[in-house]
Amino acid sequence: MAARSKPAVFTRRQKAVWAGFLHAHAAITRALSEAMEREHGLTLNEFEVLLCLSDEPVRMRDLATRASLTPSGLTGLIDRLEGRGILRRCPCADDGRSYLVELTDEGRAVYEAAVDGHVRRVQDWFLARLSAEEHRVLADLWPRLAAPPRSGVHP
Amino acid sequence: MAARSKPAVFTRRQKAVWAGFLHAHAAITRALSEAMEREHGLTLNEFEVLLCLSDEPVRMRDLATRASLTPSGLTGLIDRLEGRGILRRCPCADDGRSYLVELTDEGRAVYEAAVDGHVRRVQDWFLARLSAEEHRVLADLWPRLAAPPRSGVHP
DNA sequence: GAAGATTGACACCTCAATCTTA
DNA sequence: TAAGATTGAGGTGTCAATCTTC
Repeated sequence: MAARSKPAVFTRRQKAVWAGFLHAHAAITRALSEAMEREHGLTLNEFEVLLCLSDEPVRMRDLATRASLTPSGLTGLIDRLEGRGILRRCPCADDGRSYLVELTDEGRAVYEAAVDGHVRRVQDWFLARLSAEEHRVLADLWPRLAAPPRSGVHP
Repeated sequence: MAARSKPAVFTRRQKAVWAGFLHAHAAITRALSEAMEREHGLTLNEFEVLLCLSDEPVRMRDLATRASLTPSGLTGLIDRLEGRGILRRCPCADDGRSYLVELTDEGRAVYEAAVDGHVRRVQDWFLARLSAEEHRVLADLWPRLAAPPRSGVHP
């Protein structure tokens, strides 16, 4: 390949696409976080974990992935919620290294008290501001971005 | 309006739109942050501030808004970069309460060393994975989401 | 050795309160 | 009185190192 001579610059549209993504995410998560904290004393990450656990117990490792947290970040989060009686760790039957995390009855009550308002806010502040066609486009493109970049592209 | 009887639940598509948004943002910013930290010793927020300052000096208040930070968060960030000799505060001529922040020569060198790789990564890991039509759709919809939700919707 | 989980140290950010100037 | 900026306290997350189990 030739030398990397041309300086990389954003076009106006590229800047709108990228900066808009960052700003929209910051604005929405800040608003959701403020409401969740004020009404239920939960951070957004803590709520996401409760959401993951609402169907069935989940292993620590899978929780970390689904909540976009590092293993140690998740350990601290689970410590906090376990200390509040919202969930508990159970040794994993088929892997002695791992734990299953499950909601307590109190944790389920906390979750059920919080989920309705959260879903409505996501609908009002995000989903309802987009057209059906835009929903279709977004649902289609996100999976392409969630995949981590292949290593070696920028050595 | 009638009682809020129906529990709010996401449809499958809504979940794809919302969760995909969160996961894509987490994956991309994590990858960009790791590269920026490793190659140039800057956090993503620090780089965003340098980017804002690359054209002209900017007031603290405007920097906080453009970088999606609280005023005190920005104060700390500017303290760090000023301590490293990357930028400096200058009293604002037309408002004695405020400061203009500007890059030093060294700061400009740091910025110019970092911007090219950053732009290329955003292009490779984000923009290039989307079609021109998707670019158009995204650039059009982000402004609707960046506006903070009107208060009082969820009392 | 590799993977799951944890620990301790540390960095960054937010919040509430305060100071100064408009 | 409000707005810009800062301070100190506190919370949440990452990283590197470690322990245990596969």
